[in-house]
Amino acid sequence: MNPKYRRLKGTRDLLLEEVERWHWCEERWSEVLARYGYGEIRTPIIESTDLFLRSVGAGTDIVDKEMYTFDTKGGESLTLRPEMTASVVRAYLENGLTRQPGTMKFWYLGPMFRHDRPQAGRYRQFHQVGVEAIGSASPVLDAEVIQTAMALLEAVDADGAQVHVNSIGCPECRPAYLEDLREYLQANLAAIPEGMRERIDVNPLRLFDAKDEGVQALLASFKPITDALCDACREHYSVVTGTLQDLAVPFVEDSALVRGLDYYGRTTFEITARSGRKQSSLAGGGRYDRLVEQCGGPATPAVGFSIGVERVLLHLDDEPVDPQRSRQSPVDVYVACVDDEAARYGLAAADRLRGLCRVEVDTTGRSLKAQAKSANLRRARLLLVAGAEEMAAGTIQLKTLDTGQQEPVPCKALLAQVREELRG
RNA sequence: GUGGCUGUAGCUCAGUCGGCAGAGCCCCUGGUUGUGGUCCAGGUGGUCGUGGGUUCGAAUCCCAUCAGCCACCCCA
Repeated sequence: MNPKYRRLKGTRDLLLEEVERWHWCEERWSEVLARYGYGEIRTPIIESTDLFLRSVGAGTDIVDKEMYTFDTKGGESLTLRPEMTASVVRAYLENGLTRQPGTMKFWYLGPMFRHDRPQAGRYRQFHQVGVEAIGSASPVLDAEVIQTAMALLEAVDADGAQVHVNSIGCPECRPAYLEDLREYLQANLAAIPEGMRERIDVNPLRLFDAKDEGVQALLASFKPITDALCDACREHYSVVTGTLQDLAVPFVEDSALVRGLDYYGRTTFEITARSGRKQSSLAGGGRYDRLVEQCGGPATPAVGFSIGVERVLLHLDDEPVDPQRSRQSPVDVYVACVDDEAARYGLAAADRLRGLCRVEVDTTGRSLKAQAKSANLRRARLLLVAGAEEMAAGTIQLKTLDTGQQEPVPCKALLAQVREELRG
């Protein structure tokens, strides 16, 4: 087929069995998040473009080339959210939560949009489950947040995940380090591919992300940022790692770990899948103590992360599914009807059962052979058959599909009979 | 934005040297008056991604284009 309309590049249709898989994950995640003290938040998927420009930051790939941005008729610039933190901070302020006591802990799950080139585990509309904990500067919270991320992965059996942590300092200590780093890079310009040289001025830390071997080697022989932290940041970082040890959360320190977003400071972390190549980055997060203030609120420390749902699903061992059955939703009782009049009768019978179980009434008027075949495909345990004889007698045929036994049942006794059959 | 691979039936895929468009599964009908899963027989279903070119003749060769997948960049 050559359909007239196709889905947009980088988007997906999830049907039946795959949606079931998502539900399975979502149920586990909401349970875990509640246990860690988080409440759910849902915000619009469109926001003012300015929100992302100022929070995520110009000079990041997200803002520079990946946002779905459009103008309204009124000339306002809107953007489909590329990430969630900015929206949560916006909602936190807009809903007047700054004077709530304690730490506000939100979790979310929803679609994000980035205009990337799609590939395995990467889509233009993708989904993130994540948290934002607003109101505490404690490094102990950083550790708890990292543990929460790991708990979410474990809840859906995503084994073998590896935590990487780092500290990228604060406005007190980072500028000096960046200056030293720039100087070093300028002195070794030859080792840096042309396309990456821009980053030296804009954000030299991002060169740590480069996979280019020359650049890697160059940076490996430069002092790690963790050696350049101020006393406060050093102490913060040390409590984060110490608390992770208390919690028996395994981690590796990775001074090359830099998040691509502007608002992070101090703790940054990433969780990668150890198995396979593919898209190994499952989750990313960190502390953002200045963002709330930057968005017009009072100075309020915060920390959070997000997990890529499609990434996680990609790394789960998914059992192969029957391609035919995965296109038919399961049902307990299938009602075959010889014609429309019988369907009307069958629907009345189904009505008695729907408080008990899943019932499908076949209204297609196909042969009973075809209808019974569908019952099998839908994994029904019971088949009801309605036709002229049954209507005249006030009964309906009830067939148990795994034994093949069949008998007419008075409609009044149907519910009790079906309940009995399904129990067995 | 850059590169590689792939586009044939609803699905998974064959298609030789350029010579009538194929298989399996699914679906439909019959074998079984109104009954599934197994079996048998028959049947429906195709702009061969799209557009051009070469040729007596193109699914096959050439060019362009679109789409999908994968990788890079970057990220989740």
